[in-house]
Amino acid sequence: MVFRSPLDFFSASRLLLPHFTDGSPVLARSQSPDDPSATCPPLALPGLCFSAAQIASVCETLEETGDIERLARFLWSLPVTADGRDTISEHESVQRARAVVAFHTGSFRELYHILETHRFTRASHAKLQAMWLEAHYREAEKLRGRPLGPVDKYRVRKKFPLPRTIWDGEQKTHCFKERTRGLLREWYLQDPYPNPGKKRELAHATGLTPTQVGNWFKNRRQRDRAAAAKNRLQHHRMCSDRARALSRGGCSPDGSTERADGETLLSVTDSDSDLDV
DNA sequence: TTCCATGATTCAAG
DNA sequence: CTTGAATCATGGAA
Repeated sequence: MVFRSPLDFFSASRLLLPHFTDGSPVLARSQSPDDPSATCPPLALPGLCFSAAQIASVCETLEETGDIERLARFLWSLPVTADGRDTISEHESVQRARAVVAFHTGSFRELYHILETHRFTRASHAKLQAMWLEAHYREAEKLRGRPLGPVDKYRVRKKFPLPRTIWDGEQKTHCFKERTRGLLREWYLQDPYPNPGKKRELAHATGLTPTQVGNWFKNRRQRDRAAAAKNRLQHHRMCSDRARALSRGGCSPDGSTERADGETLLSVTDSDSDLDV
């Protein structure tokens, strides 16, 4: 029997699942010459034979389509060995599928165990990391009885660091190097809206990506505006206080106040006030 | 614990 | 695509 797609295979296996109860491999055969797992013990189904690679393919497809119900039923139908160390279970796609199902059914203990005891390739890391974190968030949320804020989540992440099986250990840097920041500030004072060419040039000079440079300028502008707005507010309050004290008049009747505030827009905020140009 | 500085992300507008 | 605004993430200081 030839399957046009993993789903065809799955449909067929689904039909036959009721007859499949003992889970002991009976047939051994793989019809695909380029199948790397051709020598692996296949899944036994009456009249059918599936290689571990085919089973993995079904897992991947069902996972992609998001049909977790069917994925769960399919996994349930697979033969189980005492230690779970058979060639089918060893397949990354199968373990990932088990993790996905455990996550969706809220079986977080099982999810953690799967993630901690199998080494996953980099391609799976993002998704598995997200599940690991989300599961811990939900548990913490349930425990506290209220939604978690960013800081709560941060603490959860600290308490339950990602297992190395789903994380390559690479850290994200929190701050750019001082030399880099100095260059960015310098250029920012010249031009807070660099064109793409300038951004690339600056990226090259700092060793950052153009996106990081863009982010930095965007944040810088946003924070300068916020600081300017805050200053304006403070100034306003100061003026009205003084006005009250003098029980007459306002500040800068000539209108120079607004101009002065406008000037602060391009000045660099507190933390950046160091003159390292 | 809380606050703060700072890089990243999301989202809507243009 | 870029932008501003809001928000999240994160490490360190208070």
